[in-house]
Amino acid sequence: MTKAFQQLERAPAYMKVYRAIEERISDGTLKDGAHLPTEAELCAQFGVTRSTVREGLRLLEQTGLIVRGAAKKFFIRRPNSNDIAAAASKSFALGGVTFSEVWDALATLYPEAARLAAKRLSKAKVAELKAVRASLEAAKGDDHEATVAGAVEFFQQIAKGLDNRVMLAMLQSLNLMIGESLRHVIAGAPKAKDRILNAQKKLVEAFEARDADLAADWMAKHIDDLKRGYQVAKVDLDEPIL
Amino acid sequence: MTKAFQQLERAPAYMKVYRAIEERISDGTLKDGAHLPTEAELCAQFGVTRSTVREGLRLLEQTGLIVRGAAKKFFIRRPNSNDIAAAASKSFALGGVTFSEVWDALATLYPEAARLAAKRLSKAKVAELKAVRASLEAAKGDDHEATVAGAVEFFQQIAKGLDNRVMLAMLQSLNLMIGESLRHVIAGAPKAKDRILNAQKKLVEAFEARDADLAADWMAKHIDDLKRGYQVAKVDLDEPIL
DNA sequence: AATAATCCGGTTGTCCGACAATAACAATAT
DNA sequence: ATATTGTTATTGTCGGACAACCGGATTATT
Repeated sequence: MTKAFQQLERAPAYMKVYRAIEERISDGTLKDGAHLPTEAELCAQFGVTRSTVREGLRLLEQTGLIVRGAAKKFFIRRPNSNDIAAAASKSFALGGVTFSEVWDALATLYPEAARLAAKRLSKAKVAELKAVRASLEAAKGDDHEATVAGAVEFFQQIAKGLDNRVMLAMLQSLNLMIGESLRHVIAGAPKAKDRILNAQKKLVEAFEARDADLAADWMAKHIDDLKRGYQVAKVDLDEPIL
Repeated sequence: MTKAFQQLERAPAYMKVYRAIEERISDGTLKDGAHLPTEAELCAQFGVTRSTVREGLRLLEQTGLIVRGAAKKFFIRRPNSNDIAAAASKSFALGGVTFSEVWDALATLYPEAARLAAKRLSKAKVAELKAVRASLEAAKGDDHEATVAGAVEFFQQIAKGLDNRVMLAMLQSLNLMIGESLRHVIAGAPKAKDRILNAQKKLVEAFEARDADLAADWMAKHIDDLKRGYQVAKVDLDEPIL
C-alpha cells in the first residue's frame, strides 16, 4: 500500500504572514525594538497584496508583538508581564469569571507570594514597600482613590520584587481584576484604611525579619480582610466580575 | 476663558469595529455561540468597506473572541481557560522567560493547588486521577511519550478539579510550558517513571484522606523531583524556554 | 426511492488600483 | 534662529473584481 499523502498546508495567506513574522521574532532575526519594514516592502517580500499583509499585521498587533511608535511605524516588542497580565485579565472578564474565583486565586497565591517575598525581597524593595505604605498613611482618610491605589500598589510591588516574570504576570492579572472593584468596597467601609495599613505594617516587619511564615500569615489575613469588605458591601461573589 | 475643546476621538476605523463588536459580546448582545453577520452585512452596518471590517475581524480572531466554524463563518465564543493558558504561555515563551522562572512558579503554585485539591476534589475526580495513574502504570516503561503524557495529565486533572477558572488557566499555562521540555528529561532519566508513579500514589492517598498538608507536601516533593531531572539532564535552567 | 453527481448562490480570501490623512523632513520666509 | 510652508513616504480607507470554497438544491443513475 502506498504511503498516504500528508495533509497539505492550507492556511489563509494572512495567517502565513503572521506566522512568518512571529517566527522571525521568536528566533531573534527580528530583534526587540527593531522596526518592521513598511507595508509595501512586506508586500514585495511575501508576494501578496497590502490588504493581506495588513490583515496579518492586525494579528501581530493584537498579540502585542508589534506596537506602533511615532510616525505610526510598527516596531517589534516582545510581550512583557504587563501585556500578558492585561490580556489575561481581559479574557477572564470576557469569559465571565466570578468574584469568588478571583478571590479564591488571590487567597491561594498571595500568601505564597509573601512567603517567597520574605526570602527574596531586596532591601531596596522592602524600603520601597515602606514608602508605598507611608504615602498611603499620609493620604487623607476620606481619599478613597488613594486608599485603593495604595492597597493595589503594595501588592504590585511585592509581585515585582519576586524577580520572576511568570509569577509577576499572574499576580498582576489578579491585581487588575480586583483593583477596579475594590474601589466600591473601600468607599463603603470606613475602617478599611486602618486595617490595610496595619496589615501592610506587619508584612513589612515580616519581610525585614525574613520570616516567611509570618509574612504568609499576615498576607492571608490581609486578603481575607479585603474579601470581607465585599461581603459587607453586599457584593454577590458569584457574580461575574465586570 | 472659553473651555478648551476636548480631544476628539481618533482611532482607526478597524479598531472601532473591533471595539464595537467586543462591546456587544461583553454586554451580552451577541451571545456565546451566535454567529457573526457576514462581512458584507457588517460593512453595511458600520458604513465601512470590507477591507476595514476584515482588519477588525482579525483583531477579534486573535483575541479568541470569534472562531470560524463550518462554512468558514465566524461565531462568537467567550474565551475559556484553555485559550487564556495557551495565549499566556505563548507570550511567556516569546517574552523569553527562563526555565527557572517557570519551575519557581510551579513549585510555588502547585503545592497550594494540591492543598486546595485535598479539600475540594470530588470523589469522581479522585477516581479519575486514580485512572490516569493506572493507565500510566500500565504503559510500557520505555514509552517515554506515555510517561510525559501521564505526568502532565495528572497535573491537568488536579487543576480542573479545583473548580476555579482563574487558577485553572494559570496552572494550565504552566503545564503547557513544562510539557514540551519534560519530554527530553524523562527520556534521559530511567527511574523517573517509578518516582512519578510513587508521588502520584501518595497524592491520591492524601486526596482521599482529605489531608491538605500531606497533599501539599507530596506535591512539593513531586515538583522538586521533576526539577531535579532537568539538572541531571544538564538543562541550563537560566536559558529561555523554547 | 435511494444514492451519487452536478449545479448554484452566497461568502470568504485575495488582488488591484486609487486617494485622503498624517507625520517626518526639507525648504522657505520672517 | 524660529516659525511657516511645501514635499514626500507611509498609512488608513475605499471600491470593485474574481477565484476558491461551502452548503444546499437539483438532477441523473441505479
